[in-house]
Amino acid sequence: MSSMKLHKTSDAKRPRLKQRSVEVATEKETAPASRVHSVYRTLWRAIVEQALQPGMKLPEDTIGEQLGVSRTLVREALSRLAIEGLVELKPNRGASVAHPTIEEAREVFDVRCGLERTVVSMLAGRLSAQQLKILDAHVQLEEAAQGRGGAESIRLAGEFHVKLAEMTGNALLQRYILEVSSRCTLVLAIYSRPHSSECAVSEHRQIIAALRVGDANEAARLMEHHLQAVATRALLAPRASKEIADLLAPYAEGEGLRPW
Amino acid sequence: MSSMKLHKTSDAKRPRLKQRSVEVATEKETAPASRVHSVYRTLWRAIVEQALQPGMKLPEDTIGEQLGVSRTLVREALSRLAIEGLVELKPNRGASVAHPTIEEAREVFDVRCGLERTVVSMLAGRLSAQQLKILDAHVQLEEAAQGRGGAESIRLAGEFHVKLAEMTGNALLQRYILEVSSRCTLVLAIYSRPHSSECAVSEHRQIIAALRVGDANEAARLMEHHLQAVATRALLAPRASKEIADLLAPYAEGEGLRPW
DNA sequence: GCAACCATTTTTGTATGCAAAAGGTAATCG
DNA sequence: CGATTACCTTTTGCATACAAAAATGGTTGC
Repeated sequence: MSSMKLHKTSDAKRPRLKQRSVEVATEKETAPASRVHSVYRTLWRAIVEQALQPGMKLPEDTIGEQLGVSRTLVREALSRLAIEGLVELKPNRGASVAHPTIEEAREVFDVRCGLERTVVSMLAGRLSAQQLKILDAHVQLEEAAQGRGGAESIRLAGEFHVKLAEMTGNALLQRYILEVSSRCTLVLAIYSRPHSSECAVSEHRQIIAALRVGDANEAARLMEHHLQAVATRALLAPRASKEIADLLAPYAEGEGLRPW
Repeated sequence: MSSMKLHKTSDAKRPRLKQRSVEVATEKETAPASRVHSVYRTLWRAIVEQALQPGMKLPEDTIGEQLGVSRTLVREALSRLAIEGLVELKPNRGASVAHPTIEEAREVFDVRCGLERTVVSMLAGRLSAQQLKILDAHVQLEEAAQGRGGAESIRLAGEFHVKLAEMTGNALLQRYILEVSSRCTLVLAIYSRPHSSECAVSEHRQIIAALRVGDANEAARLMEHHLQAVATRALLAPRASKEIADLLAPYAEGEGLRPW
């Protein structure tokens, strides 16, 4: 595991000017573009895209310096990420990127199953032609990404489910699906072996087909099967363990240290 | 609606001593008893138990003074409550107790249905004798509370579902159920007419019965039916509206003002 | 060489200070 | 008399300050 740590840029300590709500003209979004939210968003992406790997320490002031904000804001962002399960926050010992155990992973998958079931049963037979086109296009993207690195594939696969959730128009459902799917990303980053999510694309196609014809039961069945498959391929694959003990064992053996 | 506001206690301004982690001996819980968490918990209870009513303003420094902590901590607690949907947080305009619209209420109910379905399908046929006893006891409590105020009944009804979720052992599912059920409390506080949740007790009993004999499908069906019933009784009850317009209409009519 | 102890440095938890924004009130103009 | 503006107050958003806790590193004793 990466027990690495972010390191301070040593140019540090230029006195920070107090800016507030600079309201950049290019920002036309209605969304909350507060500074905390930017910090949150930045860290979120860095974690989900695996630039920050599970287990990495996340010191408040380092991040603050990096992003040009004070620890106050970083702290708030980190505490939100901790609620969402992407960051682990130990009292008096700071934050690090979450490193879910197999048991936690199982929990997330179980909840996800139920949520995704809700999504497809809301969507079956109610998707517009345009929405179906968007989904088809997305799957094509996934197909194209198959060749390239696993990270890209994992991200796109997750986004497929988020897109489905968005189409329900239910904000809470969106938030929950986003949460479980980003946590799944972490899980896959830790436990999945390379190429393990490749075959998922065809399953996505099948789900779209069932939604198109309005067969809610079939869609739910397919979705459940799909998630079970992903979970099995990734989690239960015996060789997939990246637990520190298992990784160290062969090295320890080579050096005459005890591998038990 | 209550456009009231918390008011400062005018004794204010005793200089705050800087205490940290006083570690009260009576606190044996393993849970995070940090000060932010205490503030969060306090506000959470006050909202769910309807001491703070939907729409009420929640100024940071007032709360801070009341609880003996700085605005920093209050702020963090409020932002967490906002994520959970119990507090509405408008940029530069502060926090107030959330006042869900009918549409939001519908969303929460829909998601809740799916989550509760997951709960019962995980639990069916797997409850120990002791767990069943706990549930029976709880329903008896609910029954006893029927006579007294609606607030007590609503709280107990919510706790029944939370208890079920706890029995799954799935921490994420617990969190989600707690979240949707506390939001539902808010919704019921706003929209339900008195006594609307009374008949729910027998439905709880039926659900327990189905779980006991291990009939997952029947339990899921009953749960769905139960939630639909609650939603209908509360939300769709035409006279139940407590929207400001509807409340004002009769008065306006009497004063010769336009009630449209 | 290894464990225990103390000094030093880093990092967290929390309060406070200050500027921007919102809200309120009084004065001004139509 | 109603709308507008100028001024003041309150409240938010954010940075910073400072003490407690943990991590680090070096020293001593064994």
